[in-house]
Amino acid sequence: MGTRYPGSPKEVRALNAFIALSRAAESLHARLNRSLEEAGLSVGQFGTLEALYHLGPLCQRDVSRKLLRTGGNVVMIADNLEKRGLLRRVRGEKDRRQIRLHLTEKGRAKVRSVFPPHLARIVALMEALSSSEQEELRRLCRTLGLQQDRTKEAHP
Amino acid sequence: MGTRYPGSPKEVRALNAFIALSRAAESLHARLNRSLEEAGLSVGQFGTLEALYHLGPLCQRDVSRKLLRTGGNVVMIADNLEKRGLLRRVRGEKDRRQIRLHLTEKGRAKVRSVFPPHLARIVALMEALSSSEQEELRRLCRTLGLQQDRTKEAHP
DNA sequence: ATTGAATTGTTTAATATTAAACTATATGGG
DNA sequence: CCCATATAGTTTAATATTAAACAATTCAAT
Repeated sequence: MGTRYPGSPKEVRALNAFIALSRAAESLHARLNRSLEEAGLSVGQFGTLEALYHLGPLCQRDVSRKLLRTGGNVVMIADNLEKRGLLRRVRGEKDRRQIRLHLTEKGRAKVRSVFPPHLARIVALMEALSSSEQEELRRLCRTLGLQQDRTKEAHP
Repeated sequence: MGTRYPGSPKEVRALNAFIALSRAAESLHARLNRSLEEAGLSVGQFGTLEALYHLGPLCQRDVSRKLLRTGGNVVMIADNLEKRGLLRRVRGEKDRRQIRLHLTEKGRAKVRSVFPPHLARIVALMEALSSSEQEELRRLCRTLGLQQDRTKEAHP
C-alpha cells in the first residue's frame, strides 16, 4: 500500500488515506463475496434481500439509492430474484409508477440462512480492530461519506 | 447508514463499521470515476497506468495483485491500453512466461495529464477529515487490510 | 535428466454494471 | 383543464469482471 508519488505532505497524506481505505474495502469485499457466491447470491442480490428483510418492502428506486447502483441494475437484480421466487413485485397503489419489492417467505428464509454466517465473517474480519477503533473507523468513514448529498442517482 | 439488525453490541459495532467503510469507499469512487471516465479511462486502466508510472515496468501478474483484479481482467486492460498505444508488452528475458508492461511516451503523457487533477480531487474529498484523522484512518484501514495475506489471486 | 507441480498469460462463456433512450405516471403552474 | 417537467421503471447496447479451462514455461525433487 501507500504511494510513491512525490507530492506535498498534504497530498501524500490524503492519497495514502484514500488508497488504504479503497484497498481495505476491496480486500474485505473480495473475501466476503466468495462465501456469498457459495450461497448463490451476488453482492447486489444479497444487498437487496438484506435491505428488504431489515427495512421492509421498498420500491426499486429506494433500493437503487441504498445500494448505490443504477436503476437499471436494480431492475435486473429484481428480475433474477423474482424468477427464483425470493421476492415479488407489487405495483404501488398510491403512486402507480412505483413497484414495491416484497420478500416472499422463501426470500426471508434465504436471508435467515445466509445473513448470520455472513455477519459472523464480518465480525471476525473486523476483530483486527478493537471496539473503540471500530467506532472511530465508523465515525471517520461517515464523515467522509456524508460530506455530500448522495440521495440522487448513484452515478448521474 | 447503519443497520437495523438487532444483534449483540459486538455484532452491531462491527457491522456499522463495515457498512460505513464500504459506503465511504463506494461513494468516493463513484465521484472520482466520473472524472476519470471523462478522461477516457476506466478505473482499471487508470490504476494500471498509474502503477506503471510510479513503480516502473511490471509484469501482468504484479498488476493483477496490485489492483486486486483477476489475471484475465488485466489481459483485457493491457490489450486495450496497448491498442491505444499507451503501453507496450515486452516478453521477459529471464522468465519467458512473464510479459512486462512498459508505458510508452504517450502513456506517460496521459498519466501526467490525468493524475494531477485526479489527485487534487482526492485531496479535496479527503479534506472532510483533518490531517491527524486522515492518518488515523489510514492506520485503521491498513490494520484491517493487512490482517491476511493478499498476495495470491484476488479471488482465488 | 526427468517428471510433476506451480506459475504466467490467454481464451472463453457467463454475469454484472452502466449510460442512454424510452414508456408510463405524477405534479404543479398557467 | 392542459401542458411542461419530473420521476419510476424498463429496455438496449456496450463495457467490465469473473471463473474456469488451457498452453507455455519454470522449478524442484528425485
